[in-house]
Amino acid sequence: MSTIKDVAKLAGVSVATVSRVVNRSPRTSEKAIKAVTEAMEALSYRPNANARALVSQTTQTMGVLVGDVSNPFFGAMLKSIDLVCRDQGKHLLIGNGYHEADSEREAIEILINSRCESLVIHSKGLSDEDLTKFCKEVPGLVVINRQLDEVPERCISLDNYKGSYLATEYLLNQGHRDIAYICSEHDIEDADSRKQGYRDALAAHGVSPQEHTIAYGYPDEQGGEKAMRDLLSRGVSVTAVAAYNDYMAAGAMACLEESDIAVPEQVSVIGFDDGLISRYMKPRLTTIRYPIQPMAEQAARLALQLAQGSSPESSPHVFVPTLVKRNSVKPLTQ
Amino acid sequence: MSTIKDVAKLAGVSVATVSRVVNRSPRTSEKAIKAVTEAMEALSYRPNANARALVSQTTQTMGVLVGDVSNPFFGAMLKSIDLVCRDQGKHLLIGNGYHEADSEREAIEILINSRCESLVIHSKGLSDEDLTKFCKEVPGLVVINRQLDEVPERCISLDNYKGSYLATEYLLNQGHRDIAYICSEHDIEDADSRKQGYRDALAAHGVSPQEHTIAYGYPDEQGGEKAMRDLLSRGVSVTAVAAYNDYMAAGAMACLEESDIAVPEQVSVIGFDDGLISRYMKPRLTTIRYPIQPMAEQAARLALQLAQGSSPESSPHVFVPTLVKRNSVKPLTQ
DNA sequence: GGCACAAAAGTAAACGTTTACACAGCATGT
DNA sequence: ACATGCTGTGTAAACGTTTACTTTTGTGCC
Repeated sequence: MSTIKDVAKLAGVSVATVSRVVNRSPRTSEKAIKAVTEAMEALSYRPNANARALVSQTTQTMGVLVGDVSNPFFGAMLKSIDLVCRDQGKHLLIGNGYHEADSEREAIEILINSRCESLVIHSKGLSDEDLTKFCKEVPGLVVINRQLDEVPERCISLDNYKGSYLATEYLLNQGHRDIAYICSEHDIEDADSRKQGYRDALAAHGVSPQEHTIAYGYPDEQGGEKAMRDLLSRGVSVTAVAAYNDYMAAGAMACLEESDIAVPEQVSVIGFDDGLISRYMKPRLTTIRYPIQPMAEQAARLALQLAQGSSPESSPHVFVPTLVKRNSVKPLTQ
Repeated sequence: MSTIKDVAKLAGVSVATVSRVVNRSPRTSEKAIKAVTEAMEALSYRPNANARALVSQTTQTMGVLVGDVSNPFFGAMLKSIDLVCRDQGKHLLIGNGYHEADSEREAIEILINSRCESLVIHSKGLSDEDLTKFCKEVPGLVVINRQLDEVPERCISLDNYKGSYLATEYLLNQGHRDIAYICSEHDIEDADSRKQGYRDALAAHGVSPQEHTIAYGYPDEQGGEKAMRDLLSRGVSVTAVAAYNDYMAAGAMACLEESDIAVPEQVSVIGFDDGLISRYMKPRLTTIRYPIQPMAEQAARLALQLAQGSSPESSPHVFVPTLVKRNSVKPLTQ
């Protein structure tokens, strides 16, 4: 692969001139531009981004850590981020953490070593302490989907508690009283908050939450199916189910269908996230909208501002979820 | 951000020694290791990947161009690639092309400039000529989802023709004769091949394909809905529909549902891709499986082998699609 | 023609690493 | 006492750019 020196030699000029032509410096003659352009073409010269980054001390790159690119939730997040980056002439280095502490740490370190000046981090595995340390180390780092008490101005998060409260309250307002909750078995903050939102909404409406109406599973379709089966086999009688996320809701619905229990006629189901699949399920899933796109956009902007040292415009850091009414919940009639 | 020199000074050794400790060279004393490790810790030193890449002439990075990260199809592709990369200690630089020639070219150039030694490219916008040129320029570049006549050994692709032939043949075998086709309006090879597969299957079964049973739309749900509406308004009587992809099939089903036409009782529908949503639709979508995961895995391996100059193991470059029977197709009875 | 000044081009240092080579210290064998 | 070999460390060049500074070239004016 040819270098700037090769181009300079072929064009009969110095490397400085080549550099100036490449970077469209105004101090260059037509003649030089022509000679250099032709030489670059002939050698198919590609300026080495690493060398450039080294000397100019900037990479124009945003690093992003996601859980798993194959999950459409992260796909939507990445797209929002990419849109603001492309608008600002930045590009993206992406790491997968697979929700596992060591992978996440390693991925973040790669992003830092690559000198991404801005970072958007979605971590479920690392501790608050670790994340806070990273925040303090790199100024352009923003955490999405987590709330760190020490550095709230670096976090973009969702009020999970409220979302779950909303979901449960909606079921209550539809007349339901026997409401089960399908929870993620992961020991992370958002799972806790969502469960607590469910409990508190119940309590606020005079229904005392009971432990045996809560079932656990891995936060995917299989996990939802398993949790629903658990619930059914415990013999708890239930007219509605709230789930940790849409996938678990889909699993629960599959399980109910297998057991010849009609949704929503016999049992109502409500999800969480409003992900891609919620629109394609039948009945279409009533759920809680997780506004990941505006959140990701905001996180990206914030990271960019922090990275360039400009004081970030004040804007919401905690987003509020909203109810999306579709067809999987029915009022309780009797 | 501190450099290797800072660490060397604090540890009271030379930069060479620091480098050797960082890279776990065997020629280092316990004493040096300890001093350097402590200094690194104290300064929270991060080796600059750009400087490293520059001198060592390798970045350990694979570049990937996808159409749009938010599409689960590309999510699945990226995940497969990431899995083989992480296994080989490489990481990923990702570009979005949004199916647009200029964006694709720009994204590929960024990947090359960043000195990714291996590349997996999914392009719909660029011409065969452009792609072939890129292939010749960088040895570790592999094109997925396209067939380039000049460099077939660099392409991993699917037999689209066969897939569509298979789909249509299945409908024919179920007794259908009036079969419409919903086609992508994009002027790209795979759309053509799929349409031709449909036509040829029809012809092979003595049904002469007619232009007015083919409708066009953007390859998403709205496009499918529009195409189906076109078909209906043309008054063509049809008992089955084959679609360019699952999203268009979903759109078609939505349109049929609105028109009180039962799927699959009155009209059968078959998709293409076997994407995430096909499993969640009701009736669950009969479709053609696009084995993107093994394809992406293979592409990544091939790119890695080509990049390191080892002769690539011979393995399939053209994958064959298969039929996935679910519930959206019914035999024609009468 | 000579001069001042502007424009264009060149020279070389710097960015943060790796690594070939050189060298010091030390144990070993004669 | 001295050559030998081994271990650990240091020195300095190299990677491919950008850019401050310097030098050359060109232009207009008296």
